[in-house]
Amino acid sequence: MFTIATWNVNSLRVRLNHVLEWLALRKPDVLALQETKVEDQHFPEEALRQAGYHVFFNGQKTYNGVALLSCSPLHNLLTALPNLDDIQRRVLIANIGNLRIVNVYVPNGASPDSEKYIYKLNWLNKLQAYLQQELIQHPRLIVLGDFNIAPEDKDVHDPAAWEGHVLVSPAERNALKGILDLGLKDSFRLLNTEPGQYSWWDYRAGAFRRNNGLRIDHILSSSELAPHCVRCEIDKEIRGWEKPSDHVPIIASYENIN
DNA sequence: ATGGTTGGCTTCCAA
Repeated sequence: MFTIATWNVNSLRVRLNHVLEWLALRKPDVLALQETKVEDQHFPEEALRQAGYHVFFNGQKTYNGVALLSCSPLHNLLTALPNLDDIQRRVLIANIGNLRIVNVYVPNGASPDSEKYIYKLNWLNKLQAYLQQELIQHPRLIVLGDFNIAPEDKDVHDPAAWEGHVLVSPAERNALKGILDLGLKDSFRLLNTEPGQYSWWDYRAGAFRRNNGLRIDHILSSSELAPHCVRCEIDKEIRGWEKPSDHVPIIASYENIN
């Protein structure tokens, strides 16, 4: 069994103990982190190595930042989409075993009338183009991370209140659909059909207590891998830990892929 | 209820 997870930690330095505790609890083979918000020279490499993980990271000051933790070595590393000139550190790509792993922190988009929204849609367009090429060479592909898009109304606690907002707008959903249409499957939805399953809750207004959340973090499995995905779970209880990230981990398990 | 909270190196911005 191979297990892989994604988690937007909203500052790795603040959340390091949560990450170490969670790794000890769930023992995933791979963990993809987003919003590490730490420059590479300050990355807590040693603590994660001692926990048994190879580390690969791509950070910047204050914003963004991604990392890959893996029990087995990482190879053929990339720290950006090759088709997008972007100073923001949002991507890590690696081979792990016979898999190709793409860790993404998709731009938030701020609001549909903003420059950041245009940047988000362009970013997603470039990601789709890259993945289309990547699937030719690497049919055993997993794309995971914070997509900042709720695919359907059932992934939103109050679709009427959210209509037209960033994270749920038709253009964003269409951009995600373009990526899914490459043959990448939403692993959570392969195995769970119920609404009300979220991966992010706003820190404000008691959102978690009211389960006012969105499902915006995803693990996409290529057509070749999807039939092997036997579990995909949202680790909701972590949101109840002391000083939690606003996102929780999603963990997927695959069998017979060696 | 256009509110509210968290993280960063800030005197506000991003989420």
